[in-house]
Amino acid sequence: MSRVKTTYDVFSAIGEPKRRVLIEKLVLKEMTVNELAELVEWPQPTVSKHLSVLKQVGLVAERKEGRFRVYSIQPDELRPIQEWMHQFEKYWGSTMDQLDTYLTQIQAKGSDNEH
Amino acid sequence: MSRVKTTYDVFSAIGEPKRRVLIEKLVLKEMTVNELAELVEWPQPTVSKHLSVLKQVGLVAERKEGRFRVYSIQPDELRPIQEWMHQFEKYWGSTMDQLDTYLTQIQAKGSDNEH
DNA sequence: CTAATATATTCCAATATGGGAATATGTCAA
DNA sequence: TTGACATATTCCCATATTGGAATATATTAG
Repeated sequence: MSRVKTTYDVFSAIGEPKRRVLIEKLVLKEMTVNELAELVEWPQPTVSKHLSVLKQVGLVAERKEGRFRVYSIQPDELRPIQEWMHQFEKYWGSTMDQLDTYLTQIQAKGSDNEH
Repeated sequence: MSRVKTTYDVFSAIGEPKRRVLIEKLVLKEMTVNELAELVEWPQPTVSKHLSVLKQVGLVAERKEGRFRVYSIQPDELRPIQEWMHQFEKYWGSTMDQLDTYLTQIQAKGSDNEH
């Protein structure tokens, strides 16, 4: 057998660095294929091919808009990764990050979860 | 060119499902190659090869103990993934998970972070 | 030293990939 | 309809990977 397909998994799909770059861009704002291609400075077919993989695993959605195709991120599909990472949290003390989100959380929700 | 090497990255390394399984086992307890092989029921060379990749990206450490080699997880190396995931947190409301860790955190640390 | 055990390495074949270049497809505008 | 633009697809090649089988290496026990 050979390596697992890149479309096997969200994990496999983001194994490719370029695909992570595309995701990082799409998190900021949904974009057209050519907008992406110009932004990252890769040939358009390269972008299209990588987007195709991301689409297949559900990490991005495609919306037709005239002759354009607008790609947007589908954050829920990254949940499996977040959940997988969960098993390591016990090793990481309370970090700045966690403290940070905690603080913004209680700010947002009020202090009704104090007991 | 071809696909990026599996040892290029932590991301690439965990793109392979079997390597994630090994990691999941080693999180529970450090283990010998044969212990792992029996646990997951794969041939020993398969386990050794995958461990080799994980070792190269630093995700596991190897300790010689007599004629055994004990493998253990190196959680810090997974930080890049956690940090990469951070950019999506804005999409996920405060989940049960986050609330959970928050609660166990303050239980562990006392309530000295209340102001 | 020798046998036995634990683990790594090598060789092989099948396979999927990613880049580049060229081209096909689709859609709007005039 | 025709041309221009946006995007996808195909073809080809070089490459790395995975599993399996066999074998090599290392270390301990006797």
